[in-house]
Amino acid sequence: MNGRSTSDAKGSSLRSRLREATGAAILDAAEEVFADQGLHAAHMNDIAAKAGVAVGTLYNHFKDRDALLAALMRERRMGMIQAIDDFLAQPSSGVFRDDLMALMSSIGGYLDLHRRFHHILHQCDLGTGLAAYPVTAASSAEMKRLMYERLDVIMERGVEQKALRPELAPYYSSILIGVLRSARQQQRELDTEHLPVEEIVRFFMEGAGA
Amino acid sequence: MNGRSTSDAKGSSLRSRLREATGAAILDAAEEVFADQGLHAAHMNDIAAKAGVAVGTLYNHFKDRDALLAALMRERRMGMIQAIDDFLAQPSSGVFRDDLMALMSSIGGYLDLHRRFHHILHQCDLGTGLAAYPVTAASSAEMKRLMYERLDVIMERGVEQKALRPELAPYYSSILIGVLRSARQQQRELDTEHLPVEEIVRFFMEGAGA
Amino acid sequence: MNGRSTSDAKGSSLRSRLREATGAAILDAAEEVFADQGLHAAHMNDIAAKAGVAVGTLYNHFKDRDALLAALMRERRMGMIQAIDDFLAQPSSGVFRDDLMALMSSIGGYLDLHRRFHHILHQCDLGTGLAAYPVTAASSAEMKRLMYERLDVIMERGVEQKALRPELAPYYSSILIGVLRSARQQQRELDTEHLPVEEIVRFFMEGAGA
Amino acid sequence: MNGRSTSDAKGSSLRSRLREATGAAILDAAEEVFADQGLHAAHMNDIAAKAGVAVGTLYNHFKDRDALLAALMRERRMGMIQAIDDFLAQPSSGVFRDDLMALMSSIGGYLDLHRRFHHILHQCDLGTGLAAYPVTAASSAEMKRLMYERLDVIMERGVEQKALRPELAPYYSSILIGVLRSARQQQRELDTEHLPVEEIVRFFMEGAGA
DNA sequence: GATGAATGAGGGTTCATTCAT
DNA sequence: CATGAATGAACCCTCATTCAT
Repeated sequence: MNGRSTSDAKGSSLRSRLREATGAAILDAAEEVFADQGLHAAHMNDIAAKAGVAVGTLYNHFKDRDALLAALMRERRMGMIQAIDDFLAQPSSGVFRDDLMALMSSIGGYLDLHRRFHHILHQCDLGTGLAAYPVTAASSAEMKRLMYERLDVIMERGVEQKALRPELAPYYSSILIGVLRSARQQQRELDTEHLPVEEIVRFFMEGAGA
Repeated sequence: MNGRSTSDAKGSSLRSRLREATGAAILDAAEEVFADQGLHAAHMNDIAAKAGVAVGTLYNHFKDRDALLAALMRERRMGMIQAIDDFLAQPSSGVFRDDLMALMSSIGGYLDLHRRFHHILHQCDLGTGLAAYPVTAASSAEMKRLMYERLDVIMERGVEQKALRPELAPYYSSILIGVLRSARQQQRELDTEHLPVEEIVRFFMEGAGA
Repeated sequence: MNGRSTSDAKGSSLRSRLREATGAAILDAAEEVFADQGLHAAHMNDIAAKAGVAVGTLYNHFKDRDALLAALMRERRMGMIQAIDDFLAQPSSGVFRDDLMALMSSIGGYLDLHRRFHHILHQCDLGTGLAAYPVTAASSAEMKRLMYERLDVIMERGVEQKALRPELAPYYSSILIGVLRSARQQQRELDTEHLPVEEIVRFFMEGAGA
Repeated sequence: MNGRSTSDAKGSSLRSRLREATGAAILDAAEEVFADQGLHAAHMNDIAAKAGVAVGTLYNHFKDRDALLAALMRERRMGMIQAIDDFLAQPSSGVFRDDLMALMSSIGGYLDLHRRFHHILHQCDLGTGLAAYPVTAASSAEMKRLMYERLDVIMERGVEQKALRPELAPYYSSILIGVLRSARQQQRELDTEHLPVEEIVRFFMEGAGA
């Protein structure tokens, strides 16, 4: 029995590590169930079962279903934003197109790691029907704002470098994401192994015209 | 059941017209409620109330909620497909870009008339979460196939005319829709009055590059 | 309109009569279950079962458990207040003690008809623990006020008539109810058939002293 | 659990004092929470938090929620009975009314010290709803019996001394408590500083009549 | 003993669907 | 056929209780 700090820190750290592990397991399970069953049909019981815990445990970690979903989306979106920030932290190649290529690979890599999340993301982006999940809706809007802020910076840079035409400037971020999403979805349906990122960037820069 | 129901042309046609009118009113109400409340939060009671009928009446016209949604989506998607077919029925201008412009206006016009439907469309396209609505899911997939068939024909024509590069050919339909969707969504958020269709077509053909 | 025309009126009135009957059955069942199981342990399932309806039906008639309880208490308290009002509507005998006797018989009669309600009443009067039932709490306070208003009028009349000493005037209503309650409770425990109302009034007027 | 340990004096006594202190802290916390939140809405977590211990500790001291509540009520009721016993141990003044006055002050004093307890007491006295708490119910009934035994002795003494009329003899204890309760409740609502005990005793002996 | 995260039975509530009128 | 009250399975959430540390 020496100082409290030792025994506290030790015990507490063990407990808190266990706690964190449980929390992460819940988020993983939630991601899977939300993606597989859909935003609405994902049931707390299923999430608990998949996480290997009891229902009550979900509520020890998250206030309610809404908070769990919001936490999940926040966690995953933060990862995506981090991917963009990592990209931004790197020195620009000076060539906008190469930068864009790097960005797309970065984002694409993150999405590949979290395909399920990507599924949910669209449903949340839709907004409609999120009225029932106010926390998720608010958090979702905030996260989206943070992401578009960053993308807009990149696009503005492209315009300044005269690499991008200015006409559709306010739409570029949104369109880029839309193209990426469509291409990924189409790829899934075509069952193609590899997403032709290079071609997509080329499309974004040069269009489909011959 | 009784003598009246035997098929004499006039009565039956009156009846069937009334029936159709009620059915259409229900579909309209459903469109509104599904769009406003979201795929899941749209309740049969609300739809009935908005349609000005009793809940039971919904079930006289549609087997269940799923069938109602499927019918709604089919009806509206058919309209969209019809818009494409109308476009296809017209003689080509010979210039792919002009044709594309006409197509986009045509689709855009339909979507403008059915903005609510457009909202629901995205949720259904997501597919995820439709597990709970098997009929809608099946119908949705079928309709989507029909639409992409047509778009693919158009895109192939572009490739044949050497107006489009062939590399991303299988993605063009999907990307075009994605770009259109993103632009419309962004427009809604920017509160811009007018969607710059011309610029979007230019983007599709020439890309964003300067 | 006398009696004959009416398939509409009859149908509609039949429905609404059925509805009312169901509502009353629910209130009766609720009274029984709330009284037998206690304010908290009364479960919606039990109430539905006792009323011979499905749970959902409870919610067709009352927004939630709180609203059901509040409606029950309001209904029954109103009956009690009505009993007092009926008493007040009668001409005074001129002798306060006789009036009091009549009042006690009146209230006692109502309570005899609704013994179960009397049980619940105490729990609601307690107030404590009603935090969970805001509607009931508010309604309860209001009803109580209405009842004490009337009793206070009667007691003031007694003071004016110099039939009652003024010292404890603000307490009389409350004490009268308290004495009645205690006596009834004690009677229940002693398993005495008859509550000696006359003796109780005598006690109230002359005290226990020899 | 509450049995006395026969083990070595020193450690055991220290331990047992700590144990008792914790137990008392828990009871105090329980009293507060039960009174503030109500019999049902008082949660073990809240009690633990207020007592400054973990939930598990509650269960080291009391078998379950019911036992905790029963112990609390027993402890406090015992104090009240003790107050009556103290009164009984004193020599009678010979004048019943003065004795009653002393008794009321004694009980009133105890209740003033434990106002929260008084709140809970009413809920428990109600009996109804205690079906869920069998131990508390049993203990409550027993305690009540003990208290009424004593009060009945006092009242009988009054009858024997011909200070009280015999007619309502079996009701006196109950009525006395009822009057006290009502008066205290009314006082709380009137926000009066001081409860007119003297007037209440006068009411009990002489009634309200002029 | 003390701790507090995990447990899971149980309760309130919802809402698509039915069916007697 | 239209009606709308009744139905009840299914869901979210609570919280007393347990038990590994």
